[in-house]
Amino acid sequence: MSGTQEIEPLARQTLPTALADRLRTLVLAGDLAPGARINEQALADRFAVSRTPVREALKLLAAEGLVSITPHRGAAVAMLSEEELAEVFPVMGALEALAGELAAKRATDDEIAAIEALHQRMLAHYVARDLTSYFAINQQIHAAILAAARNETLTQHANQLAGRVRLARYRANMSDARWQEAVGEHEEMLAALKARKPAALARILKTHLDNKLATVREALTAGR
Amino acid sequence: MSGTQEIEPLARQTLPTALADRLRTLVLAGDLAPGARINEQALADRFAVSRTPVREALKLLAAEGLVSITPHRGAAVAMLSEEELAEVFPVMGALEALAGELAAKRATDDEIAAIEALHQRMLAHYVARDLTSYFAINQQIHAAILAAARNETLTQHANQLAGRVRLARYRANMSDARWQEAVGEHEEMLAALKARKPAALARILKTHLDNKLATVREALTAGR
DNA sequence: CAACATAATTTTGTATACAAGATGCAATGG
DNA sequence: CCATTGCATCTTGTATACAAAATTATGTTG
Repeated sequence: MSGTQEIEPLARQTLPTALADRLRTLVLAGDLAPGARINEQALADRFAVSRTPVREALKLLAAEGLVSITPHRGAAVAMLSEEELAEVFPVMGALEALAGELAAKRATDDEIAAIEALHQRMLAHYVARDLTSYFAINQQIHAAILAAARNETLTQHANQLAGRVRLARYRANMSDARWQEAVGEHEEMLAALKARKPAALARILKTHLDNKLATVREALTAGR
Repeated sequence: MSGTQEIEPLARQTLPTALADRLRTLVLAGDLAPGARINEQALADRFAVSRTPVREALKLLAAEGLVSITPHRGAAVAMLSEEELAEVFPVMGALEALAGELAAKRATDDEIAAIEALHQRMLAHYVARDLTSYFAINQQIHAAILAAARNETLTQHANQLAGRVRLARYRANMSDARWQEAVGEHEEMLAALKARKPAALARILKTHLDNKLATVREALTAGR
């Protein structure tokens, strides 16, 4: 044995998951509009495979909540109504609060340092008013907190919800006041994390998510 | 229009979901032992269908976490390691806490009355030391709280996790002391619900789940 | 006899074919 | 001209056939 101690069978890429990845990208990039029907044969032709793996890929995305499948009527890109958004955010809040609580207990000093570095980069994007880059780092921070919580189940469920709301959040432009508030909340988060205060971090994250919902709702009602 | 105001297309049963239901029952009843491999063709023969719907059913159960699918190696009844259990319970705790918080705010008086009725029946089973019936009502109470929270997303995620741990909980016989403690927690829950104290109910539910994990862990370490 | 390499068999993955339900169009009648 | 009904077409659901990978069995060699 030449020093290999791998246990995981390296999770080879199978066709359906590869297809699901591609489709996810298409949906999140907006190439497939919410509500748009998805034709299995068309997809199969596009990727030069048969309908079988396409169907499996669609099922995967359905499990993630990115598409909705109606029997005998096929798949369509899921679109979250305001009511559904109002459902999803509190659940994300509960999960991220738990993530924060666990991360504050379990994160290594290196992980905290890495999150702080991300935080600083995000601040720079805030100052530059670069919303896209800001969002990108923002997500990385939330992902880093989840990773530091060391709970795979938690990560999976949180990511699933994040996937569902990502679309809605893309378009929801924040007001400047709200943006400032969000940055303030992130400052508090970092402080609580560095001080390793689980309860505080949990509370801040929950509030943060509540405010995010309010922001998205404002944007929705404004944009109609 | 003769007074019909149905919107939902009545969600017809399709073959894969029907199969998944059957399989779920088999797994939870213990007819399929954890870790046991599942042969697609054998299942197809057993239910007199082709492998195609069987495969879809297995994917559904995999999404629920009841079976695990390894590429090119097929499906097996999932078995939760102690580490995985230790992951799942805190997540359930966070979700049930949220459910309690929302239920305390939103439950109708009728719903609370119904939960109280369930609670009384559960007490009777406790007095009679009828663990199976106790468990059954217990689950109904948790389901009723989730229903009263009026958050479909929350219910889905909570149910998914509940499915994963159900197997483990079946065999985990409680100590008498722990059983008494659990009943006490349920008394507190009911009180908080009737008094409509969201924060209190959330806290109790979280503690309740933490204790459940401890119970299951004890049972696991004892049983080896 | 043990360990490895190799071949046979089984099992899963993908493609294709066929069946059943849903959608859309056109013809018919009011 | 509009509504309704029946038919044609398209789409999804299921079955079967074939390909690729994994498992098991077998034989060979040290």
